[in-house]
Amino acid sequence: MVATLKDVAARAGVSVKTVSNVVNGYSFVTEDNRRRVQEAIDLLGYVPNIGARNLRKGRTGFLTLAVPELANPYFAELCGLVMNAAAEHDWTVLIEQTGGVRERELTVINAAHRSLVDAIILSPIGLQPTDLAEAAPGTPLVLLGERALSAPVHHVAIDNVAAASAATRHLLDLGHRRIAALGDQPGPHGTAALRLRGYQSALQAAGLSVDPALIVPAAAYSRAEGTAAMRRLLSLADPPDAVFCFNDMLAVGALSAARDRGLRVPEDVAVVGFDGVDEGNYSAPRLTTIAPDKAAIAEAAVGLVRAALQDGAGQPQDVVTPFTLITRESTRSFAH
Amino acid sequence: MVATLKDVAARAGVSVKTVSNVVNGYSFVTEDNRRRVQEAIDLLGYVPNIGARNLRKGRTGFLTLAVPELANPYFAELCGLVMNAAAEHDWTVLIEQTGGVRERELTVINAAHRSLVDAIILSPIGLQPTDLAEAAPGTPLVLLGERALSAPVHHVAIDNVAAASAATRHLLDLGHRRIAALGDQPGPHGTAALRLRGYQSALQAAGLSVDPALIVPAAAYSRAEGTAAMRRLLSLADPPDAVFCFNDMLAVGALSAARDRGLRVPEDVAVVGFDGVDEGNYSAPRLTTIAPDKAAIAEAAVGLVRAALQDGAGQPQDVVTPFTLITRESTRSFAH
DNA sequence: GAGAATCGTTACAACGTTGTACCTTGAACT
DNA sequence: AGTTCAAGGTACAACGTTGTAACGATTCTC
Repeated sequence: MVATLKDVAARAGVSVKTVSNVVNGYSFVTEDNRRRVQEAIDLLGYVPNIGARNLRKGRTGFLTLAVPELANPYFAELCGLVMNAAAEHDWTVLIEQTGGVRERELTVINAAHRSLVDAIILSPIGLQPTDLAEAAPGTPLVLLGERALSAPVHHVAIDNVAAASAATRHLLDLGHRRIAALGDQPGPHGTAALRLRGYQSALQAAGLSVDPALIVPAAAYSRAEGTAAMRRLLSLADPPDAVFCFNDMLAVGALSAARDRGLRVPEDVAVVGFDGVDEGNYSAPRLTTIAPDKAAIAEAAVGLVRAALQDGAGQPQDVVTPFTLITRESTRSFAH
Repeated sequence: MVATLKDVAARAGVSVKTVSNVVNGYSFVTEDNRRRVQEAIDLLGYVPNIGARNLRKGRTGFLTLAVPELANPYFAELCGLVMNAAAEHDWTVLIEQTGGVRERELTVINAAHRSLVDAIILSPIGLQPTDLAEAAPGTPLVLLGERALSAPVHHVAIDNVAAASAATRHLLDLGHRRIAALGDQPGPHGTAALRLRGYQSALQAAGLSVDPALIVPAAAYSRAEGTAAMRRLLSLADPPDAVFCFNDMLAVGALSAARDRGLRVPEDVAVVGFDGVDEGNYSAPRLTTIAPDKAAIAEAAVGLVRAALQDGAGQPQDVVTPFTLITRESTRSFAH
C-alpha cells in the first residue's frame, strides 16, 4: 500500500541504497540519478518508515514528556514550549499524562516506550527518591520542577523555596500579617514541601510565627480544590487577610470562593498565585503570581537531553531557571 | 545495552520465538518454560522494542492527534480525553501542534510520521476542502469540529450552526436586541463561518436585521484577541448590549475588556462563550457558554478510527455529538 | 600506459520482532 | 505394533531501513 524504498528504486531504475542515499543527502550521487530518484519519490509519495529507520540507526528522534495533566494550563503551556524546543533539534515529543500517580510515573521512567524514545523528561509528583533506582538505564532522564528528590538525576527547576519566599514577602511588604498557605500536600519531597518551606522562612524572617491553622491542604492543584480550601480558610474564626496559593489554579478557585462570600480582593483578602499562566492575566481581579520562565525550562530540559546523549552518562546537571514575581490587581491596590 | 529477545532466550535456554510466544501470551508453552522465560525477562528487565514490532506487524499502536494549540484549554482538555479513549484500545497518542497553519496541517495529513501511526485525528483550521486530496491514502483520517469541508472524510463535530443559534436565541430570549458576534474569521469553510451562520439565522428568525458593524473579526481565538475585539465593539457609537463570542478564550478576554471600561456583566453587556472550558466556571462573572460534550467527541473519534481500521475504507461517517447551553452569571441575572 | 586514487553504485547483512512451516515428542487410537 | 494426532518447540524469512565492504568506471599521476 505505502511506497517503500524498494518501490522507488524499481521505478527509478537504481538500487535501494542509492535511493536511501538521495533521501539522506549522503555521499556522491550523479545529478541524473538524483533527479530520477526525486521524481520517483514525488510520484509515489514516498515517506521513510520511521520505525525501520530507528531500528537500524538506534536513535529514534522521539522524546517522552510526561506531565501530571494537560488540563492544567501550566503543563499545557509547558508542553507546547518543550515541543517547540525539541523540534529545533528534530525531535518529536511523545506526551504522557501521569495524573501525578506514582505508579504511572514509575511506568514512564522504567519501561513505557523505552525502545521508542531517546530520552525521558518527567514532571514528577508522586515519585519517591528511591524510585529513581528503577529508571531505565541508558535512557537519559530529566526531571522538571522537582529538586527535593536530590538523587543523581538531571534536574531543571526554579528555586521553589526562594520563589515561595518572595511571594510571601511581597504580601508582608504590603502590610499583611495573617497570611495563609493554600495547597499543602503530604510527603517531604514534593513541590508543596518546598513552597511551604519558603513560606515559613519568609514569615520567620519577618519575626512572625507560623499558624498551622492557616496551612490548608489541597488534594489536587485544581480550581475546584482551590475553592474548597479557600472556603475552609474563610470559615475560620480568625480568617487570613492574604493567601499564598501554591499554584494559579488554586488561586483562581480561591478568587471564586472569595467572590461568593462577597469579599473584595485585595482589600479584604489578597491572593497570590504560582505558575504565571495566561489565565491569571484575565481573572477578576488579575492575579499576582510567581511566573517561572517556562521557555527557559523547556530549553534547558532539551539542552540537558542533548548533552546527555552526546557525552554519555556524565555528571547529573542541576539547572536553576529564573522566575519573576508579577504583581497585579489581586495584591497591588492594597494600601495599608 | 538494552536486553532483546535474543538475550532473554539465551538466558532461559529456549528459542527466541518461544520467548516471543510468552511475551505475547501465544499458543502452547509448558509451565516450566513460561516460568523460566519470565524469570529471565524480569532479571534482564526486558522490554519489547516497539519499533521492531511495528515493522513486523504493520500496526503501530500510535495515533496522531493534531490540534492548533495546547495553550488553548479546550484543546488541552480534548487531548486528555482522546488520550484516555485511545488508551482503552491500547493506542498511544502522538500530539502535534499545527498553530492552525494550513501548511502544517497539510504536513500532518499527508506525511508526518505516516509510517508511525495507524490513523490521524485532526482538528483543522487552515485546511481547504481541496487539500484533503493530499491526505495519505491508507491512513484513516478523522476531522474534528469541522463540518463545512464536507469532503468524503470522517467527521466528528457538534452542530455548530444549531449551537450558535441556540446561544444567540438565549440572548434574544433575555431581551437583548443589539447582539454582537465576536470572532469572525475569513474563509467560507471554517468554524467561524458556521457559528456566524447560526448567529445570523437566530437573529433573522426573531425578525431582526444583521448589523455588519456588530460582527467583529479575531485573528486568533485567544484571550488577548478577545480583549482587543471587545474594545472595538465598546467603542462603537451604538455599542451592543450583548456579545456572542465564538469561543471561551475570546469571551474571557471580552469580560476583561468590559471590566476595564467599568461595565457590568451582564447588566450593561451580556456575554456568551463557546467551548465549555473549566475556566469559564471560575471567571467573574461565571461564563454562560455552549459546552460540547468533549468526552463524546473523543470517544467518537477513536471509535471511527477503530471502525476504519477494521472495515477498511468504508463510507465516511459523519458523527454529530451533543452540546448543551450552560447558563451562568454572564447572562443569567439579566432582567429585562 | 600502468598503477593509484577517486567517484558512483551496488549487494549484503543487520537492527528486533513475529508469522509460517516444519520438526520432535509422547500419547491415544486402531 | 503401526498409525494418527496434538502439543510444544524450533529455524527461517521477512518487515524497511542503513552501514559496510566491495565492485566497476573514470580520472589522475608519474
